[in-house]
Amino acid sequence: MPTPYNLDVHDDCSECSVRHERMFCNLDAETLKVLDGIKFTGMYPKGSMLFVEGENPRGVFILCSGRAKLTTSSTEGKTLIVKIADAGEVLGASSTILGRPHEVSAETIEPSQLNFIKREDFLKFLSMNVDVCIHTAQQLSEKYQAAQRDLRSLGLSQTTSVRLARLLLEWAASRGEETPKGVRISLLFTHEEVAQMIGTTRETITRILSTFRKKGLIEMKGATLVILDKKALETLTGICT
Amino acid sequence: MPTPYNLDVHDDCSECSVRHERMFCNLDAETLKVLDGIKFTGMYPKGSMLFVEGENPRGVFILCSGRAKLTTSSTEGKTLIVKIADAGEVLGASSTILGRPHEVSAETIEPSQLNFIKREDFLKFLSMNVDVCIHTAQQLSEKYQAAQRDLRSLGLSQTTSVRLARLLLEWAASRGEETPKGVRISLLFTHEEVAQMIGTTRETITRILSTFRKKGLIEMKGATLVILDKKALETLTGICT
DNA sequence: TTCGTCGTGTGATGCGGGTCACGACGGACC
DNA sequence: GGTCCGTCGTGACCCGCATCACACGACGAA
Repeated sequence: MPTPYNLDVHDDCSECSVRHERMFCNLDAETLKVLDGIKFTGMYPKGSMLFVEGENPRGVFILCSGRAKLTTSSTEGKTLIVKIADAGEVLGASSTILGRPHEVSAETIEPSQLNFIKREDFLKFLSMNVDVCIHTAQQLSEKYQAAQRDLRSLGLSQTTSVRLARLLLEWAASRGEETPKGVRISLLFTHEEVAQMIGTTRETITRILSTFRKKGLIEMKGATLVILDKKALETLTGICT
Repeated sequence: MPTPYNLDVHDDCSECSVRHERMFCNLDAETLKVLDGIKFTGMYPKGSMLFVEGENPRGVFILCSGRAKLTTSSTEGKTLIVKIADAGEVLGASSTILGRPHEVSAETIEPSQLNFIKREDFLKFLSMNVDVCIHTAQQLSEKYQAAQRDLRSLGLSQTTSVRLARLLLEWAASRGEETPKGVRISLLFTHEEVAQMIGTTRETITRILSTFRKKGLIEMKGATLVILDKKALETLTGICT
């Protein structure tokens, strides 16, 4: 059945087919019912701002389907993409728990279904049920570790090429397709956005991709990119950890 | 009474005088008793490695007194200091919760008292008591937000001077002393360590501090540093957020 | 068609800061 | 005293990449 954004809307969490793969939503029937009671389900078009850096948290968003980008910006207008959130993630949890302003902004980059839970309801929900609380702690742990990896990558890797190589390999691992020639991934972002992910400029991305192509490491055609020489990219990054 | 490291050892958490200021340990009497039952208290000299990057988590450490640095290193031996942990913080929680290898190493930089809790005991402790779980979630949220701030600082601020200025201001805010001339802070770290905190080299730190001094922004005498012109430093960092 | 606009490719230029190299100072230890 | 070692200070060099500037193709709107 067609919906405003051509996506299935799940009104009932217990009927959510992908729930079990997801850390936060994977709860027992009874708890899910409570969740259903306090959540507000909504479909959001691409480009919706869920919350903005510096704003006081109104509550948390659960990303049921679609994707969102978490960004932070400097006064001069430079933007850093901190993370691309996939379905199943909880957004704004840390700020909501602490009652402190958001450190990042969140914006959908695809039409997305989101469940919103008001701050008081969320905090009550947490304190009511240990399971929920543990799932939240797990979510937070994951985000924290991911942030540490990014810090590491930003702070330690000397050159930008290394960071780009790392990013490509990450993508290849998470959503790459094996082909006889190598792993194929579809570039879902513009060079500008890629630049913002690893803290550099658009031109540099273009240039580095060119050199990768010239060296025979990758192949590009439109929005698809094939990693021809994965080994070489890996040695570039310094391999370990 | 003198102890091996000239510090008071608190064997009993319920007698801990600073407990109330601390997020994790601030629990009711009954829960504290359980905590007392599963914890292993120990005094650690300066330089003790609590855990190492890549190692599988054995459990969590609660830093009762003293300080520890969390670091991550590249293959070429370059080190990044991710965080300086103060008394009251829980170390290794995220890895322990997820059961994944540590992303960072932890090393005491002062003689410290630590409570160790084995992984199974910690997980049981979490699932037994919502309060514990919520405190843990708060700790994780704090760490996550701090990591995001660092990411922001590393990824967005163009020059190293800015990052150093930011670090100095941070120190001034957290443990600076007001004096008629300006805020005085004691440099507890070598230039080398400061460099590792903001992802640069020792020489650069020396140089930037020199230029700050020449510009009349700061004054240095041995290990103490006085911020003469806080405003100027702030405008340097770009002020906002 | 002819404009915009947006994403991409590339050249020229200049500066920040990483790297190496060496000297000075101070504390620990004999 | 002298010798080591860890930390700090500085100069010289040079490469990476940010910045600016412009050209080209694709696509949508008028």
